[in-house]
Amino acid sequence: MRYRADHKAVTHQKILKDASRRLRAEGLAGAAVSAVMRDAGLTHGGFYKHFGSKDELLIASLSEAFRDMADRLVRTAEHSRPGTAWKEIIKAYLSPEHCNHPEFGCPVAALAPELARIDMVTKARISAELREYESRMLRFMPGRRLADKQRNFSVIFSAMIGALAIARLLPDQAARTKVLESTRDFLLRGF
Amino acid sequence: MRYRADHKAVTHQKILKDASRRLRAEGLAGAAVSAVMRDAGLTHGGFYKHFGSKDELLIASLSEAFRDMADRLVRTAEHSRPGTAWKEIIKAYLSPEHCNHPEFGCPVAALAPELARIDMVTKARISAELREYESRMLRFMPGRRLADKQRNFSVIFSAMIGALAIARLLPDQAARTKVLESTRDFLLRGF
DNA sequence: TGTACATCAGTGAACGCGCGTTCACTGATGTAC
DNA sequence: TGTACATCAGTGAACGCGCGTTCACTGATGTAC
Repeated sequence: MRYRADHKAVTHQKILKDASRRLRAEGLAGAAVSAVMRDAGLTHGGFYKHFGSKDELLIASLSEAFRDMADRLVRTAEHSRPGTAWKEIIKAYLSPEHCNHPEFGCPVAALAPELARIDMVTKARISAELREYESRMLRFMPGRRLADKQRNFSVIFSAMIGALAIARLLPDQAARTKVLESTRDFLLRGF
Repeated sequence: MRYRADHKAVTHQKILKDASRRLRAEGLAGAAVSAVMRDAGLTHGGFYKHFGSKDELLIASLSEAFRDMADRLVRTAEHSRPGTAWKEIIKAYLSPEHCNHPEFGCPVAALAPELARIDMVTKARISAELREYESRMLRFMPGRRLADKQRNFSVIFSAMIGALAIARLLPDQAARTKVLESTRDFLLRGF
């Protein structure tokens, strides 16, 4: 069968979106080629018409995940009252919705230890994604000078990522909420 | 060959220790049966004389990792000057040594997202390990009432776990140290 | 306008590989007689 | 004290399975004549 001119690009994007969701929901092992292609309504063989290898998909879908999360947080920040952007980012990040839906959430909270074990070449690209993520958040961070904003980004995101990772380990919602709220309140009072 | 009476128990412990190190260094997939048995100087077939399944090893070696980390932190805390135990715990947890040696470190920082994806039955046992870990740390935490100590444990460990997870993503030591020190200083000033 | 051919996203069988697991076997030593 | 047998931690070949990857093939549509 022959397709419309943009058909391949549309399919490519669909594979990427599905992979970035699977990656965050089920980890590196969860984003298997056949699973991702099945999500996109295709069979595994066609995968190599879109990506050179599984590793290429990993990088591309991780990049997609970072962009997706940063977009959400930027949207949240831009809809907040002046001067409260960092507070709204903290509230959104530490919300039960984010905790319960890793597939749409922060790739660092969902994948950090697995990504830390990847080969050095790939890791360099990942830390570039992390810097891009940081640079999009910086203007919303508390602090006067750039160095202050950078330090506060580091502190705030460390605390949030850890709180989310721990909360997701807990079986019941009440315990999860307690962990999320403790860190939320601590951060909101801390700057 | 026949062995001394305690031979099997010694081998069992060796497998557990090796598995708990591999688990933390390379993640759930890294603690493969054949790799762990090779570490212990044995072949894979003998594994089932020691454990009923790979899952049983996972639980047992994770438990070993929690105990190992808690032991280290308790030792650090008990060697500190009165009233400074929580500060020494923070310094030890956010040290470059801990960052660069996940195989001897905190299983939560090394595995949290992977553990969060495990089936509910296993997860119940993991959150029991986490509660045990918390209970051993509580007496060193800042705060007067038990509820304060619990909240502060939650906040301090969330922040530390996140900082360590992010630091391990970064390729060079200078960037790692910066992240670790930012959260360390923030926490030391926060209580 | 009709016909032959080229295009190329997607198909599905097949591959080698490492995994967890099983199982018949080994062989040094303890035990029964 | 000497001999036959039982024990059992550890061995290594074999299994089925899912993975990433390859490749000959499909078939609807665009293009050349």
